[in-house]
Amino acid sequence: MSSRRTLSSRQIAAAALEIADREGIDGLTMAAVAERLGVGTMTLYGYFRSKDELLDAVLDEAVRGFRPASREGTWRERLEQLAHVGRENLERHPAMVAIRFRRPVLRPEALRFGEAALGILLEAGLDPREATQSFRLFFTYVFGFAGLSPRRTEGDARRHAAAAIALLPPERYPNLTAAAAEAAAAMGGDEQFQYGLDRILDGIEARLADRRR
Amino acid sequence: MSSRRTLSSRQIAAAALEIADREGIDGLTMAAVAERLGVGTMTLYGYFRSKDELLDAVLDEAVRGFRPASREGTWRERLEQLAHVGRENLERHPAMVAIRFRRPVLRPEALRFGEAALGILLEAGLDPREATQSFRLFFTYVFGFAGLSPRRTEGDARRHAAAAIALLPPERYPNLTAAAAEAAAAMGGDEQFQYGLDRILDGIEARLADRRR
DNA sequence: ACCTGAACACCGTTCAAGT
DNA sequence: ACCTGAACACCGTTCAAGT
Repeated sequence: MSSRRTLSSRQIAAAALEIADREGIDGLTMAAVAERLGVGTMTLYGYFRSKDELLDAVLDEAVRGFRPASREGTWRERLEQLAHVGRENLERHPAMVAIRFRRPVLRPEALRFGEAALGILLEAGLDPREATQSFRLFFTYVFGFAGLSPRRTEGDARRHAAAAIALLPPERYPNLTAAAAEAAAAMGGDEQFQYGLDRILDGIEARLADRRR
Repeated sequence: MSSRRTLSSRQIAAAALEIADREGIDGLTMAAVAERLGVGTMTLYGYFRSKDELLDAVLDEAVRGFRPASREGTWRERLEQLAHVGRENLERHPAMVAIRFRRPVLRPEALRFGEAALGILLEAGLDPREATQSFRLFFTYVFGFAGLSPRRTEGDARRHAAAAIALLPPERYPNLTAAAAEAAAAMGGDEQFQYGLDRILDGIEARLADRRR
């Protein structure tokens, strides 16, 4: 938990995060972390009761490096900026996404993102109920996009997708085969992220206008 | 591939799907599938070259049971219905979601969902580029929601979340602590799904109105 | 007090041996 | 031709033994 000799929990978590980000969540094994630190595998169990506890520390470590969003501008500008900052953070630490899809994350530091988004939506004029619901939509989009888009390392994911779509029988898949290039392009990237974000923000804005009436 | 004696690829895939849906993706092991079928583990390798190939067959098997969406109504009614049908299908086969978040799915049968959504958006009046972009937003929401909501079996996920939020220091988390109950409620469920879907459909509708002008 | 090898119960998969 | 046990290289983790 606290003062041991050669290592610290933080050091171990940082090493584990680096491995997970680089090799993927499946590459994050206790043996790999130990080897990277030059200690025996079992040494790690002096700092964490289990791998699951280490994963919690990995999340904390990832969140620690998160850039905060600015606090200037309209609710829409701020929420848009928070989305981009959130996505950048997740791209720098893809391990976070993989862990989140395995179980909910309730660590205090990781909840700062939710706290910020919720604050913006409340200030925009939504009641607590709708603000949390809109936050959840926002969160689902940012994390869902990160989890469902090809990773940056998989540069040929689009080519694979385009090829698979091109092989479909056009009579059963007229729309997909006709728009194969567009469909492959829309698998990820800045422009696609922005397009979906714009539609969501438009939808929330329409809701705010509705409520004001 | 084809005619063997006691088993068939379909049978194995069906057994694997059942295990994955019931025990989660981590419970889907070659040994577990073989045991369920009453054969030796290595027998499965006569039908599938690897576990990954079996997972593809599991996806096909899951999609086979999908209910199709109706083809009546406005683009908005049809897209809304497709979202609900998609979500119901994913809830019946949570294994699909887990597999999809590990790798893109390009199996023909699984692409019927995309083909249908794309067709609706094109008929609504979006050009191919925006139709694929809007489809991607739609897809991200439906799959993201399924992947990020607590599974139906985890009935106490909300209580856990509410408890964790209640423990946050209110001075640093004023919004979350004040709306703890709402935030926990918004983690999943029909109403939350509908709320986010409504905002997205509103956003697409606003875009269509914009383009018409 | 801190570290760690041996051992165990699991994984997916190769390979050779069964029928 | 089809099936499968033994074996291998991995997992996380317990436990007892090292310093």
